Amino acid sequence: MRIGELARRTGVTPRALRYYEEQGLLTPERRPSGYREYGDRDVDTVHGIRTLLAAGLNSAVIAEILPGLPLPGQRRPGPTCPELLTVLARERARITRQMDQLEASRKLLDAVMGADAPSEVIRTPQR
Amino acid sequence: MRIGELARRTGVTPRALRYYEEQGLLTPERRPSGYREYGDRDVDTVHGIRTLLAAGLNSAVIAEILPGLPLPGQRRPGPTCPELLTVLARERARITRQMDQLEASRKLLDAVMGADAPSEVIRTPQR
DNA sequence: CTAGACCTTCACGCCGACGGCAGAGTCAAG
DNA sequence: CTTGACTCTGCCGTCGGCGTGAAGGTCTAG
Repeated sequence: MRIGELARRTGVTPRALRYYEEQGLLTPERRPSGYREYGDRDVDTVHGIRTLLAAGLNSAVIAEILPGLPLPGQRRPGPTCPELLTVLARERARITRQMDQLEASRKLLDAVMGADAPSEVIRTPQR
Repeated sequence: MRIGELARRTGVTPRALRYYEEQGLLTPERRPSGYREYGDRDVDTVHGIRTLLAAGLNSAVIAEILPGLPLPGQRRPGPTCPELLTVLARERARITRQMDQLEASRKLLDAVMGADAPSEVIRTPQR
């Protein structure tokens, strides 16, 4: 499929898809005309990219871990590189911290919304 | 206290504290010399600001909800304005969505790390 | 009185994930 | 063969939360 259809099927703009390619996240074929030609699995890949981006991973990190992306119905070996494992673990920890932050923030909002009893200021280990 | 001490006590740079004032999040007194003079409660306020910033709220929104910030040992009435409640609810929903995103992303990372069984690509309702 | 730590106000720089536009080529239908 | 939808490659713009000087006042210990 061409870039427009992939855009429709993923809800991602063509501009963003070209950007992902520029960052090495997608490597579509090229027609003689220069048009990009995507495969069906790219739909899943794009969804994976978006999920990871939404979690605050930058494109460089995503590019590293994308080869290990579990695509449906595909058996894969464990993670290849040990330093990749380090990156993965670090990002995982970051995500967990971020979730704690979010929970603290939500509690704070709840306290502002239903302010009846005086509550302690939520103090997160800021970094 | 002056800006340096507040910076030390909060772990936030003076530059950031001035920025918060510029955004209307802090309104310290001024000495005749022009030096900013902060109160003890500003320490808690700054922690609140950081918690909310870390959750993705922008300074404009924080400025709106800061007056309702529950400071320790202070009894407060319910939320003042109905449109403020709308903002709060929207941000709260955003945070919850974000937490779901993070969980999905973490699962994806786990799948990449311990890739033994073929797993479905996590598909989050991207927006 | 002086040094050095601290403070002030500009004002430009940065980063990352795109948006938007220009100018030109491509493709399929009628 | 034309038309209109689609695509290409540049390249500059944006936004938010600061970082980083620069050029100059202030404060306090010795």
